[in-house]
Amino acid sequence: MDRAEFDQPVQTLAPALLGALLVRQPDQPGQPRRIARIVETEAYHQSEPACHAHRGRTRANAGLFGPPGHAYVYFTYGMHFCLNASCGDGATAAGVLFRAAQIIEGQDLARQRRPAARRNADLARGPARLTAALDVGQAFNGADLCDPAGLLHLARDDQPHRPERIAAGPRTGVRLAWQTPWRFYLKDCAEVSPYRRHPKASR
DNA sequence: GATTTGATTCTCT
DNA sequence: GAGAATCAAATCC
Repeated sequence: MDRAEFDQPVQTLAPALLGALLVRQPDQPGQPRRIARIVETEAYHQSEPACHAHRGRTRANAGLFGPPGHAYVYFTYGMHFCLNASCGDGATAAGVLFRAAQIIEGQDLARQRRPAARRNADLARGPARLTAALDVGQAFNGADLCDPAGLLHLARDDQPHRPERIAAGPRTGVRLAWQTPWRFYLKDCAEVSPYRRHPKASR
């Protein structure tokens, strides 16, 4: 995918990435390629309190400050990784969280990585499930998602979704600014994760 | 230095 | 619907 696409406001980029393909190249001989079609995203921006970079740049969140089109991978709840794509001007922190996807190639390998998944739709139905299915860990933090030669990159689908299938709503599981409708997903998609309000969400 | 919390998932009820 | 698993980073004292 062209890096210029990442040079737009995060709330515009997040819905634009729906239907895009996340391509995971094999890192061992004989391993198949895995492709995930993005069906759910969330936008985060430095200006709002739900963003990891809201309180300024740290070593952990440096990936959100660009350059655009790179991976920001963070570790949470003691056991899970989540994958973002950085965007913006490189000075302001912003990113798109990949929350769910359809595995359209390499399902067998994804199943090995997600033994708990009962259905194919559960393989990447959730941000940490997605990274597990594709073997994306901290090592991918900072990876260039616009480089087709890399282990992980974004590509455009030949047959993109129709625009009217996009829906928006509040972001899942965030405590602060949870009402900001920056979660985008494809309607009627079995792979979209269920909405859960944070137990301590205020207001 | 100690404590709290989280952009979660799984299992059991 | 509730509770556990599990740890890095942020926050507090």
